[in-house]
Amino acid sequence: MSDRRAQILDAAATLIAERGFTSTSVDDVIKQARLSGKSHFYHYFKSKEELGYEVLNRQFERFAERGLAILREPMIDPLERLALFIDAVVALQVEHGARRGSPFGNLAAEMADAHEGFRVRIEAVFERWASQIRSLLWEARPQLHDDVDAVRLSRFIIAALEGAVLMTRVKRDISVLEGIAADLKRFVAMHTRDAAGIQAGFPMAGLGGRREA
Amino acid sequence: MSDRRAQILDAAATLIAERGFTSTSVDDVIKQARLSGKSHFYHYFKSKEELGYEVLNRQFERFAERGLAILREPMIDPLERLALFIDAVVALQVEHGARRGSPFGNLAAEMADAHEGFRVRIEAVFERWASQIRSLLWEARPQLHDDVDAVRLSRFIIAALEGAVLMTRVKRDISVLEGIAADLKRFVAMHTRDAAGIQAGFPMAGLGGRREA
DNA sequence: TGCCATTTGGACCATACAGTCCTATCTTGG
DNA sequence: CCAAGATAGGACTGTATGGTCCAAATGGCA
Repeated sequence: MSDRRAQILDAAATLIAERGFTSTSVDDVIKQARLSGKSHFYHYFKSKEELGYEVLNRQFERFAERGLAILREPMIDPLERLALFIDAVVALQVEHGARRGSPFGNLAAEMADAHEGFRVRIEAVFERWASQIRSLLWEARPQLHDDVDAVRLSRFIIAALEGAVLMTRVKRDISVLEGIAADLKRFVAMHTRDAAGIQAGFPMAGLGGRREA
Repeated sequence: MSDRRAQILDAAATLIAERGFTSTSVDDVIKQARLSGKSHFYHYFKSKEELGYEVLNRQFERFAERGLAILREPMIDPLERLALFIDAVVALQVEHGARRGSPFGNLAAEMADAHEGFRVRIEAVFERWASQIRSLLWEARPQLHDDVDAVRLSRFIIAALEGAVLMTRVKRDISVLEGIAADLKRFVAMHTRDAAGIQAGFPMAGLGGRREA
């Protein structure tokens, strides 16, 4: 990929993270990337939509390298890796002063109902993310209780993190995310064999719960 | 409040839920509400921004009546109420075929960084929501473990629900939300006294966790 | 040298948008 | 019945937007 292309993609990624896709104009991107004009931009991208798709791709690749990679570290215990990954999500938000939030969550909220092309691509992103967690959970299965549902647990983790990042952004307070991250770790720990006997006898105190795991 | 005003607010609420605030034009609202023209609209609202604020207010009032009210039902056990509330959130999404998502979460993702006026109002919404859950948790305190942090737990519940609703919208699959809702109930149950002995000895299996509750 | 991708610069278009202004009718309660 | 608010209809402004088209210059590489 040419330098220019990457430069445009980076500029667009920043702007979209800050303002959203709709509120980022092609002219804004041109300015941010210091291009000479529209023709220069359209030499590299056939439309704003295509730019959006590629930005999303790039964001996911970056996230796969910087975040998801932790989930695959071969020398670390899988559940430990999961904890480190959660810490990494927190660290990423700290980097931007609890602003911007998640590029995937933001785009999802903005485009999911309005633009099918984006919707399916964001769905794919979450699916690849979930799949990484599922693999890890599979690896950790000797430590996990038998009836752990990896599909559900992976979704829960992602949802909790996305929700936490959003609330953190609204409150502009990183400690919101930190608290939820800690609680999320406890929730995962709840699924480990050590606590198995406990779980088995869980009374669901007034929560009307049969266990549907 | 005049009928017309309410009618405009409802029309706008629908459109904003479907497309977001930025992508909803005043003309769209006028059309949806069957007004005669711009002057008619501006007779009731001084700007699009003001309309947005009032829509947010109205959405929260509706949510307070239809959802949050459950948290206050005096004749039902508090933790049972919490479970019913979570069910109500699921039911609300079912109603719209897993589309639209949360009006608060959507607006948050769209506006939090870009528009301080909206940010503080959304923050207030989440705060009022959290405060309702905190009250409930306070009521339930005889059933809860001593070191339950109501502030943190209430935030966790909201974050998990908001994240779940978002993922559900992206996947267009209500079962995502259903699974997370069930898991969330289990997480809450984890904080009850019945399971207290268990919790005390929680080993945090490989999750590097001291308990910071 | 000559080709091709890159870069520059700008004109141009159709559409959309928030918001203003003006005028002329209704409708209704005092 | 009359004033005041509600409704109707439209013209208009200034700005932004995604996208197209064209012409010319620059650069490296075969």
